[in-house]
Amino acid sequence: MSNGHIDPFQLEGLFYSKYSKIICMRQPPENNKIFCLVDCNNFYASCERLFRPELADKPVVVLSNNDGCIIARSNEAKKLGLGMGLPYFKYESLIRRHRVTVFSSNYALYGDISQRVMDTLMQLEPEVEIYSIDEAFIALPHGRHVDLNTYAHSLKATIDRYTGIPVSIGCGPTKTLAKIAGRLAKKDPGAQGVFNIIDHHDPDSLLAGIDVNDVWGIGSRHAARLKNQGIRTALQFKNCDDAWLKKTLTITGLRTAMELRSIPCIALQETPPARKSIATSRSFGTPVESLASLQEAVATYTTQAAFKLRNAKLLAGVIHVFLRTNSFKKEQPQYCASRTFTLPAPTSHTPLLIGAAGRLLRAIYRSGYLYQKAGVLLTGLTPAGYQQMDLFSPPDRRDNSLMQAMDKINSRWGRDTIHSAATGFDRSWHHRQLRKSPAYTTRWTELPTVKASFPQVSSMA
DNA sequence: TCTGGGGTCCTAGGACCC
DNA sequence: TCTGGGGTCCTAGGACCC
Repeated sequence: MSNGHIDPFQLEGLFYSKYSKIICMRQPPENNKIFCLVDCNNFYASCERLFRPELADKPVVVLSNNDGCIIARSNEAKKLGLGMGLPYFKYESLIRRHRVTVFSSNYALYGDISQRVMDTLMQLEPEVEIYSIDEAFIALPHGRHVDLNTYAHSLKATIDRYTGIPVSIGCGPTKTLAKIAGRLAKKDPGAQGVFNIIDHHDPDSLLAGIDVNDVWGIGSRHAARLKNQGIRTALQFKNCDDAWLKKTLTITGLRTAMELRSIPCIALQETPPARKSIATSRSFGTPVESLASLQEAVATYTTQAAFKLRNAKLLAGVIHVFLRTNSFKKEQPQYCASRTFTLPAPTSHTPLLIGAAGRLLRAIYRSGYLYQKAGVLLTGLTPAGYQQMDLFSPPDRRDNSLMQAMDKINSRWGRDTIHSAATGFDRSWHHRQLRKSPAYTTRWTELPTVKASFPQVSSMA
């Protein structure tokens, strides 16, 4: 092989036996598909604008939980230099000066709008992978659309018409190249939201213009290591030696390089794999010192995690609890700890889980610290229908009727209508959410009101 | 005053088994 | 002098994603 590259089709067997991992898809090239990435533009900001049309060309930002960081920006806000993940409080004056509209995150709204976008896509295309709340991959057989660009533009227009959400579409021979095409669709003003890297006359020249950090799968740590070695662009990364890549960035890094060489290694996942963990954690609105407050918070997070568990029809076999002080406050004493407990039998019973979480918390709690965050992680998940019984203890006769009744009440009358006393009533630790928009599409009481006035009609037939 | 949350995968190393 | 080989499972840590 030239350049020290490993031919994936030739050596796949070797990799398979040596590492027990498949590094590329075993597909004859003629069966290869075209991958398209459909990516909602500035998704959270676009969702907020749907119901505030007067903000269409104004700067908008959306904040993370606890109103901590900026996690979505409209193009106008990006131009002001408001970067992704920046702490809000440091930019408050800039935001006020430029009259940027600020929203706390409203996940009920974004989740519902996302569902509409994905439903639209799935009505139009048979092979869809919902990759995240604002992105989906679709796979198209070669030759299905004579003019891929025209097709992608019409797809974009349809999603816009059905949902009001603007999207960008990138097409490539692999998912990684489709991601790069999607990036070019956004950055290149001539692209008008669609970029097809397959028919480009010189794809390498495009890769030469892409920072290695902007390649899907290369994060800041790996990028720094690569740049230390003089590898700065996607093209240089693509041409790296395979053995070195595998050693330095593990099998995932090698896969990414293969994908840049148009060799598909990452398959379309139409059915999402079973979940392996369910977590709920939050930063506190103000630092928390007392065990009592922490117990309320942890009981509340456990309640939410258990609800997610039942919704997914799963049981948890293991529960983890963690807490930590604010690592940004270097001058304060720091402490962080976590502990795990394997439950006697998998369960989704909230009181049982709250009890276990409370014991774990008491075991790791140390007084004299200002805690900033705590959380609960449920793992060892199994389907609710297949519970493994304990040989030595009698079967758990607790039925699910209590949990079912609570879930029913809370879904009918709103979350938290009925809850365990352990979650408390005061909740001084509760996180901030000062600028949240209404749940326009998911709560009857928060439906938007439309006022229309009709011009006087003088004569009607 | 104020810095998110929820996931996944890979690897190395230790414990343990026969 | 000299102490196996092959395997699984679990965990922690590090990296990535949106």
